Amino acid sequence: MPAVAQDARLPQPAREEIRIEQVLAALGDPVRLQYVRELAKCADGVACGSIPLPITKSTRTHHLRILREAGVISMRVEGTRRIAHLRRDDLDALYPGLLDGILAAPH
Amino acid sequence: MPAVAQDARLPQPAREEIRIEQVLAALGDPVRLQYVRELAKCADGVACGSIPLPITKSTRTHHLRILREAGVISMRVEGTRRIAHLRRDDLDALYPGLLDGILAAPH
DNA sequence: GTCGAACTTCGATGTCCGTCGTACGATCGC
DNA sequence: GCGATCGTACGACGGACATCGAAGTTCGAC
Repeated sequence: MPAVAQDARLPQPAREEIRIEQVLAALGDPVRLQYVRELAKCADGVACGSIPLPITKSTRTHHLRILREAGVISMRVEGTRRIAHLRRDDLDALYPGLLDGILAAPH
Repeated sequence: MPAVAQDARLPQPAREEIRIEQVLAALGDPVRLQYVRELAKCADGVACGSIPLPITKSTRTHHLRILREAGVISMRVEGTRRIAHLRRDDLDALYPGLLDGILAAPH
């Protein structure tokens, strides 16, 4: 086997498929907003499990799926882990200022 | 009675009380987002009932209340009507770029 | 004063969603 | 192979929410 076997990206909407209502609904949940804030810190992506939040694994899977299907984050499979990555370029292109405005909020 | 009897503003959070999660949750609903888009067109405010949407009056009251309590809009009583007004200055000050980013979305 | 228009309030209903536990699957290291 | 770790899938449950209809209130016009 090659050293790097998988570059598998989990299914996600293309940039032109992203809908603003879905994005806002995804960001409307406190838990998911917290994930986005953490992901915004590390532009290179973060292992999903390494973000400490008081929820179980299945709940985390649920929230990350919603963020991914809304087009807010992308996920890459790396061994047994999933690396999450904020789709800042896509969001900035579609809704310039939206992400920065949200991240400017006092947390 | 004086000619202008009421400047009554319905209760709403002060600028520093506005919470980003509530704002995003309020904007996450398609009906409410549509109201915001309409209100953004007329900076001077709009009579609530003059925005045509396929919902009943009580549902409209519900959505407008959520927008108001989240700090997205303000409402002024004028006779039997309520004039809604997008709180653009407050939102822009708190989350610069957020509103413009949202309104830039294709609708 | 009476009528109609504009909103609100209340109760009811159905649906969606956040949460969890358990079971299952995939991958890595030994 | 074996066990441990990481994540997903599924079913269930409780609370929140969007929606409505009907009744009530407030105001303006006639």
